[in-house]
Amino acid sequence: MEFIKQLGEVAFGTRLRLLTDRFIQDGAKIYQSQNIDFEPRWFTMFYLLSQKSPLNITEITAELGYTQPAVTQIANILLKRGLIKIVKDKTDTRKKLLALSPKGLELYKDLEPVWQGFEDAVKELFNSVGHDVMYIVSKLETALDEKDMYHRVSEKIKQKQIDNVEIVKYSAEHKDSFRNLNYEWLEKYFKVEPEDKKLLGDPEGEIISKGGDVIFAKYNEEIVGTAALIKSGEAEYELAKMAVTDKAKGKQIGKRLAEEIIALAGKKNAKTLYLETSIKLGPAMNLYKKLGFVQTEYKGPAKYTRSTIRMEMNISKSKI
Amino acid sequence: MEFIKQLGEVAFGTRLRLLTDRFIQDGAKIYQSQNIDFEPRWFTMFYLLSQKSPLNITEITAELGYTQPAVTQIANILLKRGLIKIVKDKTDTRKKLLALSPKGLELYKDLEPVWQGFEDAVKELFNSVGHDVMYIVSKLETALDEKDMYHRVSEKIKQKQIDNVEIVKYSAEHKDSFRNLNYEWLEKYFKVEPEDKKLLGDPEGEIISKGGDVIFAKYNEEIVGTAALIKSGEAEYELAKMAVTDKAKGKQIGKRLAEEIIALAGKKNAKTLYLETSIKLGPAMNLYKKLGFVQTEYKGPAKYTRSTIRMEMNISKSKI
DNA sequence: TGTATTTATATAAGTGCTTATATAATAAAT
DNA sequence: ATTTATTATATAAGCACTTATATAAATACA
Repeated sequence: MEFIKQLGEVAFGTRLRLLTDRFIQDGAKIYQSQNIDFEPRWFTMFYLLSQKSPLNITEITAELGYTQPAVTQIANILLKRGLIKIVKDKTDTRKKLLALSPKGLELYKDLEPVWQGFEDAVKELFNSVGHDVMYIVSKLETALDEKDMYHRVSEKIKQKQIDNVEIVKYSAEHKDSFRNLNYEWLEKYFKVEPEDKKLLGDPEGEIISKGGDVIFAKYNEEIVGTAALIKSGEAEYELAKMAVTDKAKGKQIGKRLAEEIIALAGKKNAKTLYLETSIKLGPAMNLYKKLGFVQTEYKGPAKYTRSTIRMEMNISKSKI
Repeated sequence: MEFIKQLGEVAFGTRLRLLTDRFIQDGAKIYQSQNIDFEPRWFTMFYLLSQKSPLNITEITAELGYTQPAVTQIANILLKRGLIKIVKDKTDTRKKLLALSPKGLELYKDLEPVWQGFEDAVKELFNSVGHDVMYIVSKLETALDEKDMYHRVSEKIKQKQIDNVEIVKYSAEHKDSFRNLNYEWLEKYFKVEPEDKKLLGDPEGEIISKGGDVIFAKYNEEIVGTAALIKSGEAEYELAKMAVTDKAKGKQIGKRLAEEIIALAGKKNAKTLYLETSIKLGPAMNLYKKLGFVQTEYKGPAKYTRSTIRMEMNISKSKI
């Protein structure tokens, strides 16, 4: 048990399970020592029926947080023991209305002081702990009702992944990644055109030496995305060749790359940054819009046959 | 679930179980969504072996709070999946030393960010609750280590039973109880002597009208004990005919009756109160000693053949 | 008014533990 | 050195749930 304690929050579920077992198991021993033929797992149902009856299986299921087969099973045990009885529902013959039997009511008298003792003991325990444990448990329940552990953990993992994405400058060793990442999506959605071949085959000669730049996104020591800034005029640049590999989707890598390209354009004193894209690439267009690009008319012929939309942003305005 | 919440402390075990389930079940969903072939219940063992290995089944059992068969079962699953491997122990061939396999170590890399995410999420959850839940859980564990629920509840139930014992004055309707309760123990340990027959047959004539008194202990509307104060001299009384039925043992009824008799003797301005008992009745003698009786010489012949000890107390001293 | 859908319960099979007990190796005792 | 006790693990059976599915009655719908 020492190891579990050391683990802290990661093993909270395990620890909670062990604590629960201590409560439930001791419950059985208490009934035994009081010579009462009763089991802890019958408690909720038996007590419910003592307070409110008759109730059918479905109603009991709703109140107790067990599944319906579990309720049916416990009900059958209590029936066999003669502690509850069936009251037939006149209007709906499917319903199995349950209530305490005379024998059950008799047992109830013996059970009450035990439950009272349990309640007193738990209260004393909480008192000695010095915190309102019941209240804390309800707060935990409410918090989990609002957002369950699955969503909480998923968010944390995703955030961590996003934080782990690193944007790196162009270096010769990543030249192939620039080509491959772009070929991947071009071949999937469109086709590789002569202009693509030229740029992707020689980024140093065709982009960087002409005043542009190429950047990469690195995740777990692997290049998973890329984008290029291409000089197209005096103070005009193009955001192009942005590609993120499928298996790294969902880490906001496209956004990070685009933001970095915008920043680079700013550093190069660009006035306008434009891009060509296709109406077919919905998510990409949404991203561009969010970043401040607006759709514009084509000034000349499109560079690629796939281009259907031209977008542009004013750099001097968006960057300080 | 609403009903369980209303119940408060009585249903704390149930509520804890439901909370535990939420943690464990969401755990499974998280591994699934991250495409990791791993189950929550493997966690503690797998993690333990990642930190400390090789370990044998017994060592793992000691650390995890599971039973040995459970550890064996989980180990077999992990072995079948190739996530752990057996390292033979040279000195003791019974021992099955376990350690992560290369495949396990590989998986560990994928698992770590998930666990980190879980830990972060739990910490955030506790933060939102505004209490150091981990600390409260350890305090609960420590408190239960010191005294488990079984003992806590047993004590509460016993105290409640003691509180429910009521001492009542003599009334004619309880005359038979006086006789029966005394016959019960006399016949069990000794035999009914002529003096017993006289007193038990006519308490009103033989005890009360002669300046003495008879009292009863009532539990759940039933007479379960009795005792008599018998006048034996000017300011001298005898505590006698104390009897508690077997099924009501352990509720400190003897003590309550004796205390009441001492108080009655005080009211009657007794100077000394004595009693005759037998060395065979150990628990009774301990009680008398605790109440302030001290062993004395017989002043005359013993009243009963069973009497082997005479005890006495000075009333004026012990009562104000 | 039949037919599809929904609701209420039952049943089957599986899971993840438990307790009880078996088996085999080692250590202790005579 | 042999018997006896202890320790380490395995196996069997059971328990208290679960999920998945079947069955039958009631309701909705067209």
